[in-house]
Amino acid sequence: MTSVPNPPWRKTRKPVKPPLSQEAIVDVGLRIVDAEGLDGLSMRRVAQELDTGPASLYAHVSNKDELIELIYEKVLGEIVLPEADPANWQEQLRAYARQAHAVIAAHADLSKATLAKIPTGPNALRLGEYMYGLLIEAGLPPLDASLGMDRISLYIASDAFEGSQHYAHMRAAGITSPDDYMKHLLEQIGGYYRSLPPEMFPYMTGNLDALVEPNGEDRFEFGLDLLIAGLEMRLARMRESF
Amino acid sequence: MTSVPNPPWRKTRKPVKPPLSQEAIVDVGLRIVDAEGLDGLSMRRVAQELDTGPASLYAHVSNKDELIELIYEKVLGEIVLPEADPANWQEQLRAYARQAHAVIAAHADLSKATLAKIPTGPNALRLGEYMYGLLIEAGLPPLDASLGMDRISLYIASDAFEGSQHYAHMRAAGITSPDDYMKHLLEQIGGYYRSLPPEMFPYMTGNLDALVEPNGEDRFEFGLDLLIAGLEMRLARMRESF
DNA sequence: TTCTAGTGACGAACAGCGTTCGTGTCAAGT
DNA sequence: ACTTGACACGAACGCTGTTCGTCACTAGAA
Repeated sequence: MTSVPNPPWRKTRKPVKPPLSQEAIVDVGLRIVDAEGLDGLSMRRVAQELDTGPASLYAHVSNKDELIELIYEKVLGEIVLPEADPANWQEQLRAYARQAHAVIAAHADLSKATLAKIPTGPNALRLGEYMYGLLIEAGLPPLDASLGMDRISLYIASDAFEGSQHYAHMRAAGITSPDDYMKHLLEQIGGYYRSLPPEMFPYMTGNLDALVEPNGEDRFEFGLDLLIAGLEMRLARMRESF
Repeated sequence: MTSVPNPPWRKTRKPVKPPLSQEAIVDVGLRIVDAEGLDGLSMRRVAQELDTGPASLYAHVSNKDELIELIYEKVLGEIVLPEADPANWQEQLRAYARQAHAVIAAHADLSKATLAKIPTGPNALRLGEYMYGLLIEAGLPPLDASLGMDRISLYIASDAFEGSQHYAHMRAAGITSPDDYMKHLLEQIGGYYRSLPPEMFPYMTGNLDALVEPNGEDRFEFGLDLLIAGLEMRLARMRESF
């Protein structure tokens, strides 16, 4: 902008913009993901938001992958754990899953990151320890508790991701209201199913309403019910074998 | 290569290479995905393999997304459906899930494509109709059958994707043998868990073996058992309410 | 047979990406 | 006062998906 040297009576001009830091980078990154999705996140975009060049970020973050991991860890920190009460482990597990799902789903398609990596950050460990303890105290053998935790975590992340894809399609189609999108989608899919030849697809064409009726929340709850009921059955079978 | 004009006595030289077609493009695309993963698939790469430029592909495929969808549909065609036998619906469902999982997992991280889209191709419909019919004939009300089909499809795809990520990490680390990778991973994760402070993570550090012992197949089977058991319980509860 | 319309092939280019290199700048330690 | 080291960052490399304009060629009409 200006090449005039600093006047000698003002020794050094303190920089007006805050210095770069990993935290600032992660904050900006999360803001971008929230606003534009994971695909909208680029090193250049983050740098631009911080009034600098992309190369400057690499002093604080070794990778784009690492940046995404840090963003994800920060989001996991938003989850607050209900007090453990092993007598009602089913309801506790359900409450935890709902909350974790809601928090993750609130940040666009960030859930893609979990599916792609084994989470090892402090917050991921905190959540894992919680679920593991809950299932062990409920009476499940450690192996079942470990597998149950693993499967439920996968379920939460994958459903959140699937939901985010719908949201992305909605935005790509230029629709802003989720209701309008749902209506649009139902008409489109429903109409398509209706046009299928009934002799080839007797069940789908014959029971069409049940296919298109349930919304995202219904689907999530149903799957969660199945998983928890499966764990219950395992626990009951284990108990009666003694 | 050569700018010498065609000799006039050879009227027209028939092109030796086969003409471009959607099928050829999809075939090459699938081969690339198998060999290098979904990230290795690029329009340029496909064009190169077909001895042409990237622009030529767009006459047969409107999009990279459409290409991926076509590749996925082709893979789904590899799944052969067991004859329906509603009396043993649990075993049938299990067999179907295993096969679908195996087929999808055999093609690197192509499963990412399903998670990202609602499958509407002919093969996806064929599989959906099969599951829907199986669950309805088993006695489940259509809504439960619809949701069950939806959740099991999601589970198959998401587990296949998670598995493919491990495979990708393995290849990125330069390890070729899955056994070596497993050993490497177990040492790394196990060592990390062991180093955690026991007062903060009593359950994980206290029941460490159960965390790292099960392999990918164990995990898939466990989750599948949970889902099927959940459906069984639903069916039983429905029957006793009459 | 000659002209024309249309289709597929494709080189070149655009705008964007993650990442690295080398240089510059500034503050702390000796 | 001088050196050292950490951070900042402009420029560039090689890659991406996609579009534009041009070219060759084939099929049908005149």
